[in-house]
Amino acid sequence: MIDISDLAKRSGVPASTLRYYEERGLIQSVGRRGLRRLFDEHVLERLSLIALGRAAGFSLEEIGGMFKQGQGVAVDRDKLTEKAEALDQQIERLTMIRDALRHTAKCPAPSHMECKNFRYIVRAAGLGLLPPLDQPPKRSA
Amino acid sequence: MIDISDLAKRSGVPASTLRYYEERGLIQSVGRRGLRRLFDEHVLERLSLIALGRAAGFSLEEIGGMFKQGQGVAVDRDKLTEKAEALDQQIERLTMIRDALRHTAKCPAPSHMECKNFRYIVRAAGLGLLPPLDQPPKRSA
DNA sequence: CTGCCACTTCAAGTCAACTTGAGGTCAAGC
DNA sequence: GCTTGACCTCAAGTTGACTTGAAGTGGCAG
Repeated sequence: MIDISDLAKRSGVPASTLRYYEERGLIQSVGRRGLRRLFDEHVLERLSLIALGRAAGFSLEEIGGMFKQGQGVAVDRDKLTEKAEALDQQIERLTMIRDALRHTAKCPAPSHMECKNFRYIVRAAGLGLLPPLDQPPKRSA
Repeated sequence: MIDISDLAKRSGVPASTLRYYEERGLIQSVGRRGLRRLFDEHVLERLSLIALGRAAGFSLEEIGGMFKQGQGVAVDRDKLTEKAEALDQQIERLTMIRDALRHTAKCPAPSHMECKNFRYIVRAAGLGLLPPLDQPPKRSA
């Protein structure tokens, strides 16, 4: 039974964020002392998982969907695996983009558009131009 | 000399975004017919580079910083290389995070915090808990 | 018992990257 | 010459993840 400032200190997550996470249903307090929230130490683990998800670029909503119905620290393992696969794809994509950057940095073509390699990479990286930029970017670290 | 709607069609980037990019100094029109902007075809290449940068997770401001002072299509190659290296790190990080997700999905420990492996991975991935979450996330695809 | 102050709620602000809307302009087709 | 409608500008709205601020409350040290 720790209070919000302890939790903030121990987790590095600001109290305001902890309240916000509770409001969003990502963590829960186990009771109150007066009007002050009391948390179980398990939320520290939950916060690790949340940080993991955020770092992986998932939204709070998506992360919320990974926890089994409100209780405990259990996560939906299938969803986690799914997310890991999504990350595989993102990594692959970023790898192509990195290669495109490196190529762009060293390719001597006066106009990159004249470089087949550039056009190929850009296309392979799945950036539109001509196919429009779908894939609205989401946050990641 | 193409007008904004042609450019929008050819690039897949909405006209409103093109105006916004011009305002932000990421692209420029070469003149006006009446009050309508006229663009050079080179902006198509510039837009590819912008899309590339956005996909790599860089802000418009950062991307703006990659172009040599306003003119042409030239990019600052050093900055590009720098960004490629930043991407290398991000890829490495995401790889660890992906591994952490996969581990979390299959690790049978009742509480992940009791699993050394989990604690190690989370720590290695550079998510705070105890070291606080610095690295304010930025956008990427 | 009293007062402090960390906690509370709720509303509003912030930031990035756009989009939307209102109101205005003007090149071109008839 | 007039209408049309795509384009213009500028201000305001949107979304996600928070932060900040004002105003209120109540546990606990003295």
